[in-house]
Parts: sequence; structure tokens; C-alpha cells
Amino acid sequence: MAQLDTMKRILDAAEVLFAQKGFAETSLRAITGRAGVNLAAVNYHFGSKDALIQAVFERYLTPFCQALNGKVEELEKQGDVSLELLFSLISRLALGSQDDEPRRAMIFFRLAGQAYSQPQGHLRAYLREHYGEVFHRFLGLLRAAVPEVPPMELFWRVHFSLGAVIFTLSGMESLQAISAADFNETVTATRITNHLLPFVVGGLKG
Amino acid sequence: MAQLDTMKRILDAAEVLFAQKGFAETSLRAITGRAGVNLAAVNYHFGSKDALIQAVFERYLTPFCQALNGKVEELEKQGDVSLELLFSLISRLALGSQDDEPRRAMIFFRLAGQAYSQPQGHLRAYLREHYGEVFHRFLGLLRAAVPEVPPMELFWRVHFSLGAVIFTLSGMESLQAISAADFNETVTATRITNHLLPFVVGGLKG
DNA sequence: TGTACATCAGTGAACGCGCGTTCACTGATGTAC
DNA sequence: TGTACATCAGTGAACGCGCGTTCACTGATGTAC
Repeated sequence: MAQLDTMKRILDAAEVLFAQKGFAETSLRAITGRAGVNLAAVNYHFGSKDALIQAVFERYLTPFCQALNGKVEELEKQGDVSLELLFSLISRLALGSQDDEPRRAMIFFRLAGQAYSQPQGHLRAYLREHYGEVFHRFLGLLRAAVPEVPPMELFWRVHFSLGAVIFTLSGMESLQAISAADFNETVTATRITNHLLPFVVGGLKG
Repeated sequence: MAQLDTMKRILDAAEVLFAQKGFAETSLRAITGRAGVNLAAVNYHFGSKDALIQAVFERYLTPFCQALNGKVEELEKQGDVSLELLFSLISRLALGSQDDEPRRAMIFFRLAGQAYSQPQGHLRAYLREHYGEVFHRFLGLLRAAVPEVPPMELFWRVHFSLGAVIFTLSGMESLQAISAADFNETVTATRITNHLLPFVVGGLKG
């Protein structure tokens, strides 16, 4: 147990447990137990439980948004971008930016769903502040891809799409069970994305 | 304070608070405080907090599903039903089945979202057992309305639609703020539904 | 009609429990002289 | 090279707090004889 990897062990454990059971339902004792570190280590390294939650987001979002930012810049110069291309870009970045399996992406979307549905939303405010700019630039590309949809309508439809994605990837565990029973296809994040793409594209066009 | 309305007062308060802050984050003390009744009254009337949660669902879902059941029966005889008709049916029932404002519907969808994302899902199992049949009959009508979409694809798209609806109505408070800032339109459940309908229809058709 | 008892909605105070956080402490590593 | 001190990751035990639940109790209403 080297010095520096205590933080990493905590982040890894927290990520999994937060996704599995939610922020409030996951205790620091559960996290430190899973990570094999001392209870007080969380407060020592992160300061508080809230700060730990934020750190979990940061570790995923920062590389993702950096990659997205680069791609957006590229596409802005290029012009004339299709909806399909934009969404396959997002899904490739979300699923593949990490070098481990897409389980990370699933975890992340579960977290995002929770962050979004937290009513007081200090976490949402934080995300908006740090990653809002990339989001707006992406929205610009989107607007150009479907010029026939008025801005307000597009705002709504992007939100609906976000809902479909987050809701689906949040509940993958239960979908796993249902899908395996009714059709014998195992559920993976990649496969879900393949189903999602035509739905979202169809929905955005109306 | 008559005898029987203590239960109603508790249910009313719980409904609002659960929707506002979530199940786990809402304490019995907050509920009974808002309802103006004694803390112990919840356990006296409902047995436990979990049972109270279930009762809140029942009070909304039972009349809704009864109404839906009747309509489905009607449409099954009729045959040749369009997607648009099916979804406007659902939205009319969800928004209008109660005699008070559609705030109830918003609350309900918020609750549904939470129930769905609870991983252990005893509540989900309960809902499935009690209201699963109506859902399956409705799904049959849906299948007939878009025969060109294969069953598995439809399964996924229905799930995506559910996600869009629940996610959106769950987060209405925050959307309220964003929408009011960017476009000056106040957000109501009815208005959201009008935006949702073309999105869902478009998405289902692919 | 009057008395004894049962039922039931509601109450106030306390229970034990798990939570996030704090604090005094240890022991290893680095730095100054 | 040796000693004194500072820094820092990590620890174990305890803290107070809010939670869901329980329990003995009250007081009103209904019922039997």
C-alpha cells in the first residue's frame, strides 16, 4: 500500500458505490471498507464527503471535456456536420476515452443522473461552471446540423435526449435482467448506444 | 383536525417532500412537521416509512391505471391506432386524471424516476406486480401502431422515451430557471408535454 | 338510563443505531546545521 | 556523520447528531348488559 494510491483507491471505490447505490445511500464507511483504507482517510485527503463526490466527477469529466473540446474545434472549422456524426462522436468519447472497459461510462452517467436530479443542485452549478462552455459550443454545432428546428424546440429536444441517455445507462443493471429474459441478448454499453443513436436522431428531427 | 384526514395530511405532505428532495433525504420529522401531525402517526397509520412510500404511489397509480385500463380495452376493440393518439391518451390521463393542477403529475413522475433508479428495486418489483399487466397491454397497442419496428428495437425505444419523460418532468424546477432565462416562456407540465410528443413519436419511428 | 369495558386515533418521550467529522496520535521520510 | 526538528500520510477512537422506530399512555367514542 504505497502512499499516493490511497486517494486512487478511495476514488475507485467511491465511483462504483455511488453509481450502485447513490450518493446519500453510500456511507464513508462503505467506501473506505471497499478501498481497504482507514475511515478518516477520506476527510484527510478530500476534506469532506461532498468534496469527494466532486473529485469523482472531476476525474472523469476533465479528460472527457478536453477531448471533446479538441474535436469540437476541429468540426467548427470543417462545417456542415451531420447529427449522426455529432452523436457518434459523443458516444465514442464517452465510451472510449478511458482505457478500461466502458463500465466507467455507465458509472459516470449514473452519477450524472443523480447530480441532475439533486434539487438544490450545488453540484449541478459546479458542473455548469466548469464544463458549461464546451457544452455550449457543442450545442452550436448541433444547431447548425438541424437548422430547420427552432432554437427553443432544439433546447427541449436536447434535454429529452439527455434524459433518454442518462435514464437508460443509469438503469442498465435492471435492463440487463429484463432484456436477457425477453430477448436473449446481453446488454453492453456499446450495444445500448447503437440502439440509442437512431432514437435520438429521430427524436431531434421530430 | 378530524380523525380520518390525518392519513391524507401525511400522504399530501410526503408526496410533495419526496418529490422535492427524494425518499432517503426526506425525514419523517419533515413530513409530520409539514402535515402538522405527530411524528409517531406515520408508524401508527402506515407501519413504516417504506410502507408510506408505497402508499403514496398507490394513491396516484390506482386511479390512473384504472382509467388507462378502460381506454386500452376500448382501443383494442377499435384497432388501427396511431402513435400520436396513444401518447396523447397517456399524457391526458397523467395530467388530467386528478382534479387538481398537473403539479400532481410532475410529482408522480419525479417519484417514478426515483423508484426506477433505486438499484435494489423492491419498489420496482411491487409496481411491476401490481401495474405490469396494463403496461403490457398498452405495449401491445404500441406494437400494432408501428409494425415496421422490430419488437426488441421497440422495447429499447419505449425505454428511451420513458427516460426522456421521467428525466424531464423530474427536473422541471431547474428547467424552469434555464428556460425562463434563455427564452421567456414559463414552463408548465402541459407545455412540456406538447414539446415531448413530437420528440417521442419521432424517436419511436427512428 | 347507567356502568364497565373495548376499541381506536393520536401523543410525548425515549430508544439504539449509523452517520460524517474531529482529534490526538504514530511512524516514516526529508531537511538544517 | 550525527542529531534535532518539520512535514506528512495514515490511524483508532470517540464525538454529537438526526434518523426510524417503539412504548406506555391519554382521551374520546362505541358496545354490552
